[in-house]
Amino acid sequence: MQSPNPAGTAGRNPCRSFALGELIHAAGTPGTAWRIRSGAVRLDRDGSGEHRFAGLALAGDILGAESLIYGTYAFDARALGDVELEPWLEGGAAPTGESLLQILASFERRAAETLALRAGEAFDRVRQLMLMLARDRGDGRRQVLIPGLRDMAEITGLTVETVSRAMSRLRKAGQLQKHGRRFGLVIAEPVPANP
Amino acid sequence: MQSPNPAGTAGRNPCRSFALGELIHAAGTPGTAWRIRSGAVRLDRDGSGEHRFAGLALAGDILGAESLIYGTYAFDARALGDVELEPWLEGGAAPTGESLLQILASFERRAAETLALRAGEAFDRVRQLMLMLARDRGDGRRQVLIPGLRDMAEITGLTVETVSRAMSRLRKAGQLQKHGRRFGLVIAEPVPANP
DNA sequence: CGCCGCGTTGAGCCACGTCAACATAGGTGG
DNA sequence: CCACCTATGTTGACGTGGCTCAACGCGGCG
Repeated sequence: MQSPNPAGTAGRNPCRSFALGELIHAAGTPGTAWRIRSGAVRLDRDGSGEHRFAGLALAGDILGAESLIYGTYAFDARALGDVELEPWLEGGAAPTGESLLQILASFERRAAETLALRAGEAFDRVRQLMLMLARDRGDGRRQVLIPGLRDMAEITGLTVETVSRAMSRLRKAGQLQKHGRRFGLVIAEPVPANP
Repeated sequence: MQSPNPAGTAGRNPCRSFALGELIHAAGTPGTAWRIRSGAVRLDRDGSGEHRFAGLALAGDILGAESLIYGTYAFDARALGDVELEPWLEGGAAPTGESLLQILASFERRAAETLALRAGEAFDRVRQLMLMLARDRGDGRRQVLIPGLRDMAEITGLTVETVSRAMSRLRKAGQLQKHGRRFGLVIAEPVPANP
């Protein structure tokens, strides 16, 4: 059930890729930091049986920065779609202050966005999550790999049923077109109108 | 309405202190980074009229780290109680990678906690917020400076009325004793039982 | 085949949002 | 000092959005 290219330690291409639902790393296990090349990752606190959603990491974000101090990961990380990782700081060189500050700033923004997914009406929350997970194609539209409803429910703080109903509404409203079971096309604008 | 000791640039004591409700800094304005000595700070996105809760910073956290790259703050910061700040990196020296990683790790944890304040039943959310804001006294009890209901509502994603009712329940349940209008004593354990 | 996990949809209920009335504290000017 | 105002907190009544419970379809897999 692990990655098809196990850590890719063969020297040439140290990147790793994961499919929807795969565990990228577990809290408490040793490892290093990665940059997300593409895809979305769900972070969870407390690997012991019970898992509580603790954050979202998207393309460009750094995964497991805390391992650079403590040596082990603080969160479970699970792929919410097709995820590609590349090692952060390949040479083992210490990260520069500049780059770390960039990480910190982007992390602050990401945390604020994630927080926003848990306030307001259910429909808007799910819609916003879709927009966050979507990646831009050329033509102004955006493509999503739709995660499991259970994941979406835990991220938004809703129930599976409510998320399902919101997804149905999105489809009926023409804001989301499904192609196959998992793929979708987001039609709505990335940013709602500014009053 | 600003701080009584304006930035304290007099050389000797560069610390700043703020009272409940005071604006510490506004998004977009220039400034530097601070460490929170004591108190709680609320971060908001988008200073233009409308403000949306974007995060919580507590004692020990760093405020405005993003200003070290961009020169300006990315968020509004407002005191949720009596807040004392000390400058971070006094000499203007660049922060070490080690310390930045510490910040990053603690920020991840804080973000996860803040997220947890927005899921579950209203009563538990408010209770949890009280526990986060409380500072330990010697005797196992904890003391809180209770922020405005409006702040608490925006942090937890509830309404003012619901927060008020939850606070009443906390009082009736003996989990919170009020001394005066703003001060409270938290009786409950800092950590709920672990099944 | 049967089983299981997942998504969907419906029915009913309840916690929370909404609206409203009122109490209290603090501020400001007389 | 009081009169007045505003911001803030409290409580009640009521409506509703989302949770709960349940049933069912579907696809994957042994």
